[in-house]
Formats: sequence, C-alpha cells, structure tokens
Amino acid sequence: MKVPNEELQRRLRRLREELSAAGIKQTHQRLEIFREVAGSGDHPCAETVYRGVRRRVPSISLDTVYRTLWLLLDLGLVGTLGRSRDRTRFDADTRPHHHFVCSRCGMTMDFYSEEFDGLGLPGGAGEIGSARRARVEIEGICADCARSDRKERRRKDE
Amino acid sequence: MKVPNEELQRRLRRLREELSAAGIKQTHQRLEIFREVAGSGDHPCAETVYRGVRRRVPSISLDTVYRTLWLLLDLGLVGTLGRSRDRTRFDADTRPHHHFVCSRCGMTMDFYSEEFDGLGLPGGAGEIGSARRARVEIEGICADCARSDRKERRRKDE
DNA sequence: GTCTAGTTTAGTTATCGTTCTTATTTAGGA
DNA sequence: TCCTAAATAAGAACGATAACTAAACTAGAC
Repeated sequence: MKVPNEELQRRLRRLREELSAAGIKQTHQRLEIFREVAGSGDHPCAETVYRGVRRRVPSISLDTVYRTLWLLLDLGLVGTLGRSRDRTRFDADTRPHHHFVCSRCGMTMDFYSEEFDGLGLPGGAGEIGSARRARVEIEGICADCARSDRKERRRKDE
Repeated sequence: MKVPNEELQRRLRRLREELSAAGIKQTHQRLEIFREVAGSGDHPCAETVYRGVRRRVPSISLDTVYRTLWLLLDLGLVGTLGRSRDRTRFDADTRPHHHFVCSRCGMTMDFYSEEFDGLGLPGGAGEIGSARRARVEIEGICADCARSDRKERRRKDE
C-alpha cells in the first residue's frame, strides 16, 4: 500500500507550512521521517520508520525518530493507532460495549448500544472483509468537565 | 464507580466455571485478582490491581498479578482497552477515518465514512457527556484471509 | 488423609519500547 | 559569513513487563 505521489506532496507541503508556522526548524531528518510515515499507506511503528529512514539517512538515531514522531503528533501531522503512551488497562466487562473518552480529563466510560455492536463496513468498503463485531470510541467532553468549564467561565466573567 | 454486588457475584461464578472447564486450579490469588478487576467499574492497570489486591493479600507479587491477568485475558474473562502488548503505531492520515482489523492476520486497514465520523452517544447514555468525534473499529476477517481459509478447507476436503 | 502436579513467592535477571544525557552538529537569523 | 539556540547521535538509563530459579504451598484427584 503506497500513498499516491500527489497526496504525498500535499502532505510534505503541509509539513513545511506547519513547521514554519510553529517556528520549528526544518531539518533533513524531520523531512525524511515524515516522508517515511506519510508515504506508507500503512501504520508503521517507530522501529519500521527507523529502518526505512536509515536507508536514506544511515546515521539517523532511533531516538530522533521517536522525538520527531511525538513532535509530529503534537503538531497534529500524524496520529496514533489506539491510546499511545499508556500502560495496558484491563476491563472485566466482557459484554460487547463501547467507550466514551473525555479528551479533557482522560476518563473512559463504558456504554452499551446494540446498534453500534452490529455496525458493518459501509458500502464501498465492503470488499475489505467481513465484519464480526464493531467497537466505537466516542471522544468528547464529559459532563463533569463541562460543568467545571462552565463554573470557570462564570468566575472569569465576574 | 463500583460494580453492583449482584453483577460481581455473576462474574465470580463465571470465573469458577471457566477455570474448572479449562482444568485450571482455583487459587485464592486468582480469585482475589479477578475480584479486583471485576469489582471495579473502572479500567485499572496491572499496578492498580496489584495495589488493590495487596490490601487483602499482602504477600501477593506483581509477577502473579501479571501472569493471572494474561491468563484471564486468554480465557476471555477480561479484555484490554485498545491494543495490548503492541508497540505504538503511527498514521499519517489525519482525515477522520476508521479501522478494519483482521482478527486472523492482524492487518489494519483504513476506511472512510462520514456517517461513522458523526456518531453520537445513543439515547440513555447522552448524559455522559457531549460527543465531538467518533472512531469505529470493526473486527472481522479480511478478504485475503477468507480466501486462504477457503483454499485450506478445499484442500482438507479432498 | 495422602499424594502430586500445578501454583505462588521472592528474588534476580532479561527484554523491549521508549526516554534521557551529553557532546557535537546544524539551521536559519543577524 | 558568523553565531547561537535548537537539533542530533550515541549509548546509557528507564519503566513496564516477562522469564527463570528454587523452595514452599495447596487444590483437587485418589
């Protein structure tokens, strides 16, 4: 799976824009690391990116790859699959269920929905495979955080 | 967040059933570790479970907690949040998108669906918070694996 | 109740992904 | 071109997790 060149160029242009907007230096390493991720239609891990970039920049260090990937994540230029930088969390609820994650406080809450359980691949993506079970993660602001936000705002307005 | 006692008892009963069905001994430690996870409506990490169990079984070792949690996972008595035991994977596609994960080969494929992007909390769970964005992960068998499964079955039938 | 195989503990060590430290290099502005 | 803050390379360090040991323990079969 390769990203078409046109799309890759678009992404590289965006990288340059975002870096200068944020006042961050455009180094050879950063460019090549991003090119590696942005050019693979896949979901590479840091090690894979490292091996790929090393073919073009043999002196690159794994540390630089990690630092750069987290930088790109902060800038919103890449994302991660699943929760990153978190230890494994266990869940004794084995019924099919879904999660709501508060993007403010990080709290994860379960909820149930048979409709969500049975979601299948949408038309056009059906040829990828056959669905067995769906898990939905909704990101948003939990009621508690929304409350304290409102309180905070009221305090400021006075 | 605490699990109601009735539900906890149901889960403990299931633990006993599954352990004897699998011919695995029912030890005090296993019971207490499971009770800790099953009794917390939360999503504790191994360390949290360890601290909780240690209050009741002070001699417990962290090693036993890990061994038992993975055992419970293998038995399907607990699950994990997100991909466990996997390194962080990066994704240069910053458009909203969803994933199809093949439970046979582990391959993760992207797909797009504006309908999925906009999923909100279902009725009855709306008071949890306000949704901002949804991510759907569909688990199933990819077309490639389905093909080789069929081939395998044909070979056996001959 | 006895036996035994499976389990736990404690302690040590290994591994793996990731991060830190420090000396060196470099991008980009003056 | 020169300067300096920022970035890098190398390898040591780190934290979570896993493996291994030997000795003690115990659940469940007989």
